[in-house]
This record gives sequence, C-alpha cells and structure tokens, in this order.
Amino acid sequence: MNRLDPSLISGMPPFEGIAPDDLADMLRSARPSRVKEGAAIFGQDEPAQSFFLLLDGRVRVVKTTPDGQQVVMRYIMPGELLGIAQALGRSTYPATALAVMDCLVLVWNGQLWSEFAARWPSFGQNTYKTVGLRLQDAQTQVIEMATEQVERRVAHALLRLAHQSGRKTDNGILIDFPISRQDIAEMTGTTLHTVSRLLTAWEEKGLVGGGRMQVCITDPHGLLLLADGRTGRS
Amino acid sequence: MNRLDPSLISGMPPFEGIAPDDLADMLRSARPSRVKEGAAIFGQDEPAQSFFLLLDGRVRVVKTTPDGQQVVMRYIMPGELLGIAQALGRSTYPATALAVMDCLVLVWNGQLWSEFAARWPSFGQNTYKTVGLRLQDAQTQVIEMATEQVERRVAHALLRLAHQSGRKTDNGILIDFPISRQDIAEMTGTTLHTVSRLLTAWEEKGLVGGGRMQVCITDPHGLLLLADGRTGRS
DNA sequence: ACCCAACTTTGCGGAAGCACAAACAGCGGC
DNA sequence: GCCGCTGTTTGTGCTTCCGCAAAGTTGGGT
Repeated sequence: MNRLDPSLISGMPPFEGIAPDDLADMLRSARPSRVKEGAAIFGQDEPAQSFFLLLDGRVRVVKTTPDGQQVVMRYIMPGELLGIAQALGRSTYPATALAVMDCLVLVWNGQLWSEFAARWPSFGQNTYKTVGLRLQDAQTQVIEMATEQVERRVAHALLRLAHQSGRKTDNGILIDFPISRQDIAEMTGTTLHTVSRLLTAWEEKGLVGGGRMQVCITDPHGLLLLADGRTGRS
Repeated sequence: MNRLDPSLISGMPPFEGIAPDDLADMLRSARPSRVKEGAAIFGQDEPAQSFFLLLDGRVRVVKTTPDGQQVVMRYIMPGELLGIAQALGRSTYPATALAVMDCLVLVWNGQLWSEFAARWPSFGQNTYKTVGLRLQDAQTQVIEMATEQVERRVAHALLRLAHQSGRKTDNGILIDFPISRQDIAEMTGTTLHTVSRLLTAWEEKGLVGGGRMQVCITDPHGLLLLADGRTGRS
C-alpha cells in the first residue's frame, strides 16, 4: 500500500490546525493521482464523486455556457482544495477543472468530506472560510465587470495572476504557468483580439513583456495605475 | 420583556429542522427592529456587530466602488438571513443593506452566530448552504456579464426578480416592490438610459408594462425567449 | 529538417451602448 | 392647488470594442 507522509500537506491552509497523526489518518483514505497537461480533473455537471487537493501544478476552472462560450472562473494553486461541491450540498460539479500543466493531486471519495468536517471541525471551518473568500472574489469580479472597461479589467486580471503565481525575474514578474491571450480573454469577458491589442500596446509602453503562452509584467506599478484608472485617458 | 413566538420563524429556511423550544431559545436573544423605507440596516465596511433575519419587507444589498459607482448585488426577501459576515470569518460588512420599503427584521448579536452554529448544527448547515447558493448566484452573474449583451442581461434580471418576488395580476407578473430603472441598471451593469430605452421598446412589443418605480411582466414567455437569445436579432 | 497545429498579430468596418443634454411626468409636501 | 423633487423619456454624437478576415510566428512531432 501507498504510504503518504503527513508533511506533504501539513503546511497547507485547508489542514491548518490539525495534528500530524490526524493528517496521517486523512492521507490513508487519499489516493494520489497524476494529471497530464490539458487533461480534465473533473467535468462540469458530472456527478461530484470526489474532492481534490492540488499538490503541484496549476488548474484552470472553466464554466461553459449552453451556447458553448467559456468563462475562466479561477486558477487553482498548489495547496488549494477543488471540487468541494459536496461541501455546499451539490451533487454535481459546477464547472470543469483542467490541468494547465502536469499536476499532482490527492483524491478523496466525496462522502468523506462530511466525515472529515465532523471529525475535525477546523477542517470544516477552513473550507467554509475558503468558500467565503471565493464568494468575495466572485462578487469583486461582478463589480469589475459591471463598472470597469476592458482595459482595466485585463490589467486587474494580470495583476491578480501575478499576485497568485508571480515569479520574480530580471525583467519583472513572470506569470508562472502557460497562459494564452484566449485564456485572459475568457477571464475578463472580452475577445482574444482585444487582449492581444492591449498587450502589444502595453509592451510598447514598457509595462509588460511576453511571448507565446507567457506574460511578464515589467512595470507592476505602472500597470496598477492603469488598472485603478488614475491614468488620464491615453 | 418582549416575547416573540416561535411560529414567527418556524417555517423559514434558515431554521429548518430546529425544534420549537430551541427556536424560542434563539428568539430570546433576538431583538425585533423596524426599518423605515430608504434607511440602511448596515453599511459597507462597518464592523459586523450583528446579523439579521428579514421578517417582512424587501432589502437591497449594494456595493459601492472606491470611485462612487454602485452595484446592486442582490435583493433579500422575507425569511432570508443577511449580514452573515461572521459566518465567513469577516469582521466588517462587505456591502450596504438598504430597506427598499418599510421592513421588519430580527437582530442578533454577531457573536451569537458561532454559538448557534455549534449548538444547532442544522442552523450552521443551512447557513452554509445559502452561502453556497449565493456563490453560485454570483458565478452565474459573472458568466452573464461576461457573455451576454445588455438586452439579455436586463431580461434575465427582470425574470429573476419576478421569480423571487412576482405577484400575479390581471396584466401579468408584477414585481412586488418599488424599483427604479436606475436600480435595474445597477443590477445589470448598464445605465438607466439604456434600461429605459429597452423597457419602452419592450412595452411596445407587449412584453412588459410599468410605470414609475414599478415593472410588470406581461408576457413572461416572450421575455424568456429574448433572455435566452432564441430570438433572431430584431 | 520539415510540416502542421496552435497561437498571435493586425487591419478594417460596424454595431452596441455610453455620455451629454434637455424636456417631461408623477407624487408628496406645504 | 401649486411647487419642487425625483424619476423617466427621448434625442444626438461618439467611443469602445467586437466580428470578420487574413497573414505571420512559434514550437512540437515525425
């Protein structure tokens, strides 16, 4: 049988405040799984049989509308839970989770969630706190979409990504996983064309750099000014 | 001392599955309060000292951006909790709650929330379920804002309002509380001008009727077709 | 080394909806 | 019954951003 070490997950927010022995207990019912780049961890509207912890890699959570349009709801970083539909009393996944790069996840049977929450209250509380945070995020996004125009929305999205997953380099903060203009467009409710135009314009101003499936923010402060609209119309 | 009868709240979703004696217990620590039309129940960024149950009336939950723009996040109907910031570990209210008409609310001290949740698990679960539902609502709203154009968004908003608070009349489904074009605009991320134009256009098509601070959906089915875009571009 | 697929850039026209502006009702207060 | 406030209608440019189209680029697979 596969032995997993408690130290694997001991530092991670969802498991804050849980004793190593208990962590070992939880790990005994977990199954590690590798997910290839581009593969789905779960799909929208499928029955929610499992919940997951991302150990390594990056996951994109996408919703698809009835007429086929896609919206990127969020990116998941290592240490975050995903597929916690059962925590909210749902029986199907509300979205699709795609591995943006090769990922390592832990998988638990969905029925275990309520068991875990009952046995280790802090686990339940941590989860609900994340749900609360995600609610805030979603509301922030609604407000942005309602009040800001495209340029600022894209700027905000990039800054958020940099904050979540930025790696400092000589040229600035590099967003640490492959991301296309199309992806950015789907995060901000615009088209890849508009995103492309914006990025090239910003590149000329020295705000960002980039390349294929890659974005690097060379002047975070300048971009922040743009995002918060304290910049006179070009 | 003020005696409140358990039957006041016994049918309401947040208190599902709780024994009448326990309801009486909960009510002993509640304080009823009348709120005049237009008055605030709580304000954005104020310390979250209390949570509330709406017994009667309608409440509009509004977020204001740093530059003064407002977005209507949701309308609260009787039987719903509001101001449950503490359930999510927040110390301040994330939005402002305004009485759209004269309201009657119950007020509890915020610290009681965790006590209630601990003592009556189903109360906690019910709350978290609502939080989950609100997260879904918010995500749906994000998707609408990202993918649909104004006309459909407004149509969806009206249908949602009618569903929440519609009263059947001879002329159709009347939205059962005063609401201005400005309010609808702030729900859908547009301007009151555009909303006004849309409503008059729809009135000519016989889809809606209305008046000052009032909207009535005369042809719900037609409006639904419009909302779901199964209507050839005019 | 080549080819192919996926990603990106760029141009041009057009449409949706916003900003600005001004006139018009309905309703409560005095 | 009149006044004024608040909400609504309607008109006219005009900006922003999308849709369509086509060409250019990059990297991976064989």
